[in-house]
Amino acid sequence: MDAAAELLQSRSFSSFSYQDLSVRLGITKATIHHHFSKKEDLGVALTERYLAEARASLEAVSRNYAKPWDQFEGYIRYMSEFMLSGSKICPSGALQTEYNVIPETMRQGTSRLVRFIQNWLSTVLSKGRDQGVMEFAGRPEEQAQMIHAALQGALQLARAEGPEKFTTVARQLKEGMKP
Amino acid sequence: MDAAAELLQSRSFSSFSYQDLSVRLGITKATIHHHFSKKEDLGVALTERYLAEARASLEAVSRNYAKPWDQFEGYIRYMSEFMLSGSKICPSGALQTEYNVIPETMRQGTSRLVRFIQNWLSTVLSKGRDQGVMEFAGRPEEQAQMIHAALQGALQLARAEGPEKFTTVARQLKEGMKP
DNA sequence: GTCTATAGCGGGATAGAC
DNA sequence: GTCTATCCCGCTATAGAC
Repeated sequence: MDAAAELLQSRSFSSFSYQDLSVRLGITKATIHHHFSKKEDLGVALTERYLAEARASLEAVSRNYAKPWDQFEGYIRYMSEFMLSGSKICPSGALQTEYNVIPETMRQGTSRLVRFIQNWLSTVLSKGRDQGVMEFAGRPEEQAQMIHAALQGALQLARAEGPEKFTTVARQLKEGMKP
Repeated sequence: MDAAAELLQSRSFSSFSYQDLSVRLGITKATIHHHFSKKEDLGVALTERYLAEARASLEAVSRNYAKPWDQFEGYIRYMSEFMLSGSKICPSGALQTEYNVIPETMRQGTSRLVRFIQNWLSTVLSKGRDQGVMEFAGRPEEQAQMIHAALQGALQLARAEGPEKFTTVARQLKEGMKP
């Protein structure tokens, strides 16, 4: 699963094969089919794993930091870690880009992932605005959508144009919300 | 080229084949190979076409509208048209996501495209701020990067979650720059 | 759980006739 | 410029032994 997640985010779901995995893991394709008989099964397992990881990472942020700004920084760190561990992009971006070529079951997993992240982020923003430390127009859910779209795009941009582009986008978002 | 551009943006470069094209066009694979002997050649031609289109669209916006805000709206329209004509995503996003699996020549075309769009946008933002009608932190180039990343991500989000998500992101970006 | 072997398909690409 | 025919490869997936 580690290897598959890495390949999905650095290449794409349809661009990695059981053969790629078998080489990395030193086992045969048939063995992988024994665990995930169809590639779709592996894909669905990956979306569930991505959701569990996001939940774990972001709920840890909620627990360890009380201030909305620190939690927001935690979210940015969650996203930037994809980039720092090998110019990967975020799972939601990778899967949405392939939306028209993945099976329906994976689409549903993708939606759940995106909705979880945006929900989590929107509660952070809501709290930040209530406390008067963040400023933005519209509803928190809407701002959360914008921010996640921006960082998802920034990870892709960073892959082509260098990691500092991600940092720039993150900074612009933060500066834009300072009261 | 029309058919290929459509497939690249609705599926992805590696997910469409000469066979897909041959069916749509009613010609054989061999005929396509006569015009683009390697798929890479077709890919490079597509990146050049995307750049030419972006240039044409955005320079028309510059000519037809004088106010920075109207030009900014023109850019949003340029992006939204991808979505409205069949839930496509923007070429720069599609190509950056596949960055690790496309040939070097296509990577260069991708970079040129992204840089052109961000340059154009950054002159609009610069003028808007000079005239006191737009407000944002940082340099115009940096804000342009953030905005393009956001709309690129929004097109992908829209494909999975519905076109109104794009509209929401665009509105948040606009509201966030009102003085 | 892991292997060898193989089926069956679709991919990119080429040769050569018209 | 377009075709038929074909090559070779890598892909997903399965059968069956160990």
